[in-house]
Amino acid sequence: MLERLRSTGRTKKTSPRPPGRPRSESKRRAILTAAYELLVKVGMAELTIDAIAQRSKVAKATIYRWWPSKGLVAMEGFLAATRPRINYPEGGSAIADIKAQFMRTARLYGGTTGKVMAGLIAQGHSDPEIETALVTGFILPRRREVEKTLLRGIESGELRSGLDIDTVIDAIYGPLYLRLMIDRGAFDDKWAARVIDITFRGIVVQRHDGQAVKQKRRGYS
Amino acid sequence: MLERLRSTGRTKKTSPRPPGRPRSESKRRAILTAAYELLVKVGMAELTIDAIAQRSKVAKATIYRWWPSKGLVAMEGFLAATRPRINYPEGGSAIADIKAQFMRTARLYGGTTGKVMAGLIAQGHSDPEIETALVTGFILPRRREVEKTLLRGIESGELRSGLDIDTVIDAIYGPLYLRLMIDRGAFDDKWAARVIDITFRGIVVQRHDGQAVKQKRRGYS
Amino acid sequence: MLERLRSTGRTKKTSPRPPGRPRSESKRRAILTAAYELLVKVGMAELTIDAIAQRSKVAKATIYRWWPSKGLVAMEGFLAATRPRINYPEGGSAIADIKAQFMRTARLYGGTTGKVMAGLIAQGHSDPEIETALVTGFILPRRREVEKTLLRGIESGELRSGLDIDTVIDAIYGPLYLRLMIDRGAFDDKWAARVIDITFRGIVVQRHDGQAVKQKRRGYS
Amino acid sequence: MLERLRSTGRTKKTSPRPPGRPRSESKRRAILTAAYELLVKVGMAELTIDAIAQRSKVAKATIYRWWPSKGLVAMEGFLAATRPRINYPEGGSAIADIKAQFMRTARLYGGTTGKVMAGLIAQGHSDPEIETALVTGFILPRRREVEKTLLRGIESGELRSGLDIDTVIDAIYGPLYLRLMIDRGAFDDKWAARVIDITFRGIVVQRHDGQAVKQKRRGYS
DNA sequence: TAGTAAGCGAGACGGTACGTCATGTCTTGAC
DNA sequence: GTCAAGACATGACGTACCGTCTCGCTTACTA
Repeated sequence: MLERLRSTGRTKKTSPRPPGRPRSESKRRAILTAAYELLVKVGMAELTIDAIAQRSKVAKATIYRWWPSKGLVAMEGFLAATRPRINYPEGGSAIADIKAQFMRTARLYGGTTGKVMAGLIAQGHSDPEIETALVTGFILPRRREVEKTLLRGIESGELRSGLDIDTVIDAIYGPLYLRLMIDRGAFDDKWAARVIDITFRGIVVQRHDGQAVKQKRRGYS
Repeated sequence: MLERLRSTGRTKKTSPRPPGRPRSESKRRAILTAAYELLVKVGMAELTIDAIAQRSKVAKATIYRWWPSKGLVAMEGFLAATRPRINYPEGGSAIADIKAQFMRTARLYGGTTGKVMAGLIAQGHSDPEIETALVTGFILPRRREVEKTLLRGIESGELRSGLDIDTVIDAIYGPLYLRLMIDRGAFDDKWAARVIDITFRGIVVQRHDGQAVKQKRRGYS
Repeated sequence: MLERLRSTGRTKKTSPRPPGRPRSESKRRAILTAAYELLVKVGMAELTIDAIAQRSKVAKATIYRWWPSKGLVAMEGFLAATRPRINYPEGGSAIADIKAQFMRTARLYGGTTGKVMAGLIAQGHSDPEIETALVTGFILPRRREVEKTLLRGIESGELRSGLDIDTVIDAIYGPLYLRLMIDRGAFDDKWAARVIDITFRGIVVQRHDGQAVKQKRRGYS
Repeated sequence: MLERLRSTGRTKKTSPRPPGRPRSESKRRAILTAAYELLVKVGMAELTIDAIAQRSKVAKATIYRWWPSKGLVAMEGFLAATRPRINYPEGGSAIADIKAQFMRTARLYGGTTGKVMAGLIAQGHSDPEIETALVTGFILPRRREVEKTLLRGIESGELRSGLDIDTVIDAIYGPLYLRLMIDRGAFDDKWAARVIDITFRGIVVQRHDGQAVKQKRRGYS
């Protein structure tokens, strides 16, 4: 979707490139850089196309020629600036890796990236294209990474079988988004450790046979 | 904060009301109602003060006299329209109650209220006052309810001792906010049941002695 | 017209005073004083009822109860402050008196009074009531004075007979209003003297028989 | 000043026009026409930028881009609509020409143009820019015309020598402005004839030696 | 090496909402 | 019945940003 904009549009083996002056790569980068810098500086809500144009020394029309809305410029600027940093190293234990991934993410979201992302999520709520871009460009790739680790954990017997992977990811990372969007005390490592502990072990006291301790009623099914 | 506006402002036992024409209660309600209706109809992002004024047949200046920003009008309209519906019935088992609370909330957030709330949270990101209002007026009161139930569960031995209540709440409700803000498939009862199951029992296979099964490394501490 | 507003409104010989709290004379004066002070300070165009109310420590409604528009308050404030100063002393020669009257008026209009009056005239253009009030309350009384002197001049033979008094007054004082309204160099005594000289003697060279010198055509009739 | 806006701004013989989309001449005219029509219809005091924008089908911002205040739009609209009609034909006798000019002006001011102009003068009192524009764009050019005729009259011996031209113009046209601004009976040809007669011949009875008839005192110097 | 088609800077433009301001009316309780 | 206090409807203000447009200049491949 974003790629479409940069595609050369060649079909089959026709002319290797379209006629006319080619798009200026330097302008493209200048725009994205300016967008990201402004995003960090003033936040998504205060971001304006005019400001991006001014800062990148580019005509407003040039921006509109390539991006349909300010949200998507910002999005792409964010992705361009952030993508390089993504890489989940794999250790041996799945459980340890899951925790490590979570802790790393929590730390990441605690900084500038988190603030910017919260802004993008917020904006995404009123602009489906941003949401889509954010999900496909940022959220999903990371979920795929986590997914791999989770599957490994299940195969190795570390994790309970029969878990729905998507739900597990929601369960692990949900608390992070709660804190990210509703700022109730910045999340720190201690908080993150407590959260992941709960997701790992649950909050219910387990009997030796693996059943939860019950009270009065039949349980919580 | 919001209450200040409606306070009678009397100091000591002097005159029971301030001089001048009293604020019109009917206008106040008309504004809040209009704000909420528009919130439901067009969403926070498309909401305008002009539209609220027009729909409530009130002068724009009257709105600005009482609320500093459109977000706070919307906020108060939302709270006024939503508050009546809040009540968490208590059953016997804490675990069952926690689950019931969660399921109810999930269902609530799946509907109109959820959409509106997502909009408010989004707006709150660019307007701290909205965030504060939302947290103090909506989020915190509900957390208090949940807290009570959780404490009961700990006392009764149903829940693990040594849990940080705030973190537990984050762990339980976080996934809800994740799905609310990043719309990846509407959440239904099945999803909610799976989530709460994870929060209750964790994802890690427990040994009979209550320790997690370990692989290779020392664990996930 | 203005008097109507201040009349006690009693008809016949009924109760010597109307029921209810009598109008506060001090408020009336406070309002007029404040109006005039503000008139001098900020000018007619910047004058606001709110400011008058604030300065005179009176409720806005009180002003509206007694005056129909801000222009008329200002008008009356102006008249109240200015009227005392009007008095045209009479000397012996009508011609000398006319000139003296003109010079005095020119000097008066050159100061604060002139500025304020220009503002009132300007405002009067969009509010007929102000114009009426200004004419009947200020302009006409002075014209009456001048009229008397002019008539004396005609009777004494100093002035040409057959003059239309009103037109003469226009001729004498017109230049003053031109300079007052279209500020092209403040008018000073020298200018005023030159003007009155022209009005007295005309600009056309007179033949000994009193006829104008003619060129080519039949004249200027 | 007004011209600046329409200037091509070219320096030396470089590029004949500045970069960017050129200003739309049709919009400019539409605005000025609308402004003038509204000026005639509702008067200066009731004129609003909103109305001009609506009538000319132009965005409000476009008006503000080119004119700093509603007064100056109106001014320029007035000048644009009026200028074509200005032309003072010259006859033979200076005296006859002066009278003809005066009569024509009186007739002009008695109609729509007069009403509009009175409004502009009134507005000019609270907005120096309007006054300046009016004076330089309308008043002064006409004074120049009259000046020429007056000088001719002096040279030909029809008019007294030693007259200050500016003052003479004030003396001739002053009465017109008096009646224009303080509406005391519309001025008609008869009134105008009487006024110009006074300005020509004066009001004082002239002795055969050219001295005024004196009474009692030494005169009116 | 010249043509040509698209990229691009500059900035005008229509539109919509903003938040403010002054007007004149009203509603209340105190005097 | 007057008055202070102040809420209220109305409607224009001038600003800001959006997204579109119209120019003329620039660029770089292609014939």
